[in-house]
Formats: sequence, C-alpha cells, structure tokens
Amino acid sequence: MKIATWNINGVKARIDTVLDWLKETTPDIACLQEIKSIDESFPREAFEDLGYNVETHGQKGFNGVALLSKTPFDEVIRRLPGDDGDEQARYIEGIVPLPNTARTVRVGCLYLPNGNPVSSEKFTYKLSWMERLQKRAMENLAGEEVFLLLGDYNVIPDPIDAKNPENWVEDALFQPESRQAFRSLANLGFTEALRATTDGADVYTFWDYQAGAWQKNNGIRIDHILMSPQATDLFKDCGIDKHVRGWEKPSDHVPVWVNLAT
DNA sequence: ATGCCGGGTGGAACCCGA
Repeated sequence: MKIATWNINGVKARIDTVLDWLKETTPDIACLQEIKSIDESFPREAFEDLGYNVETHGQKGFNGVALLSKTPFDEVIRRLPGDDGDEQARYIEGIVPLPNTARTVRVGCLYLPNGNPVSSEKFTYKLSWMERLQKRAMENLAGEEVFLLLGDYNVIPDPIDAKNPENWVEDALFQPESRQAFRSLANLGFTEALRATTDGADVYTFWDYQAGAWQKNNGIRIDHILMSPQATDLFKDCGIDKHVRGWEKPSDHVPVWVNLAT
C-alpha cells in the first residue's frame, strides 16, 4: 500500500500536474496540502475519475488540505482538537481499511504553519499548533493503530536537511524551538520514514521558485512522514519524487511517499 | 535578498508563502 504526501501550492494551478503524478505513481492514499480552495470549488470529479474518494478541508485563498483514497473512508476528522476559533484549514485525518486485513490505517494530513517572522505572533501560532498536533498524536498512538502523520511540517529537522543551513538560522523553519517540537513529536514513538532509509545529505523536498534554487539544488527537507510502531512494522520503503520539481508549472514542493507491506 | 517567483483575490495592487 502506497501512501503519499504533497504540498501542491494551489489545486487550480496544479490540477493537470497532480493528475499526471497520480497516473504515474498510483498511490492508494494521497495527502495534499495548500489546495488554496474552498470545499465547493475543489475539482473532486477529476480525482474521482481516477478512482479516488475525495475529502477536503479547505478555505478561501490560502492553506487547505485534502485526502484522496482508492478505498472509501470509514471516518474523516477535520481540524485538530483544541483549535476552536482557529480559522486556518491545516489538518484532516481519515481512516480507511488496511488491505487484506481486518485492520485499518489512520492517516493525518497536515500543513504546519510557517511561523515567519520569528518575532511575530505567527511564530507563537506555529508553536501552539505543534502543541495541539502533539496532543492529537499522543491520543492516536495510544490506540496502537497503523497510524501515519504526513505533510508539510515546515521544519528543517537537522543541518543536513538544508543545502545551506547557515542561511536558515534566523528562520522559523530552523529555530531550536521548531526543531525541538518536531523531535518531541517524533520521540513519542514514531519512526521518520525518510531517515529510516538513509542518513545521507542532499535529500530535499522543497526548492524555492526564486534565485535559481532548483537549478543550484539549493533545497530543504521539510515534508515528512511519521509512522506509528504498528505502521513501522509494515514499512517497506520511502521515496521522494524529485523529478516532479522539473516538470512544467511545478509546485515548489515535491511528493514524498511510503510503501507499507499489505 | 522580510519576496528575486508564483498563486490567489479581484479585476490593480497587494497578501501570502519559506
């Protein structure tokens, strides 16, 4: 079973690119971030035509997340608990049957706040959002399910995860508080899929549109997949669809995926 | 380089992203 995540940077601008990617890589479940669309405008038929069930949690203009699954959802949860009054659409969670078993897989799709500039309320919002994510993750881990948290974390975990880490020391993505919160989350008992397969450098998921970042491979690794112990028991491999960044009209992020043995 | 590009809104110029 293949489960993927991708910050597509606008579903209207990216629809053809996303459909091409789905046809090429055929994930069973796809988590999309930054759909930048209200639910009513999301082009769900285009995805249904490829055999996907579609669940969205959108808002006008910014943010917005979506779940695609070849198998119908048993349950869908929008928003993180404890974010009453938070109008930003950044989290959607779905449960689908695990193929060839009587079990299910729970998938949390997240678009974590950027948090810049660090001196602003945007950074405290980022950290409080991470606290709410941590609580939700603890609840789900207690269920001892096959559970994955995938998405755009907007956190560079370690210096090796940036081409030029010195350029990010003032940035919210690389602040000690951001990295500590990501470590605390992972240390609840998750396995980070990419780092379970390689400790190598030059493994990125984002390249800025500006200043020739892609051409210079000036990237950062900020899109991550965390797996519960029960998911890790099924883990086969993890990859990054780097070639998609070279397509026409690309997102600035590329897809990350895992294969589970099912 | 706290916006060089790109998407969104709204219908020009400005907000937002990382």
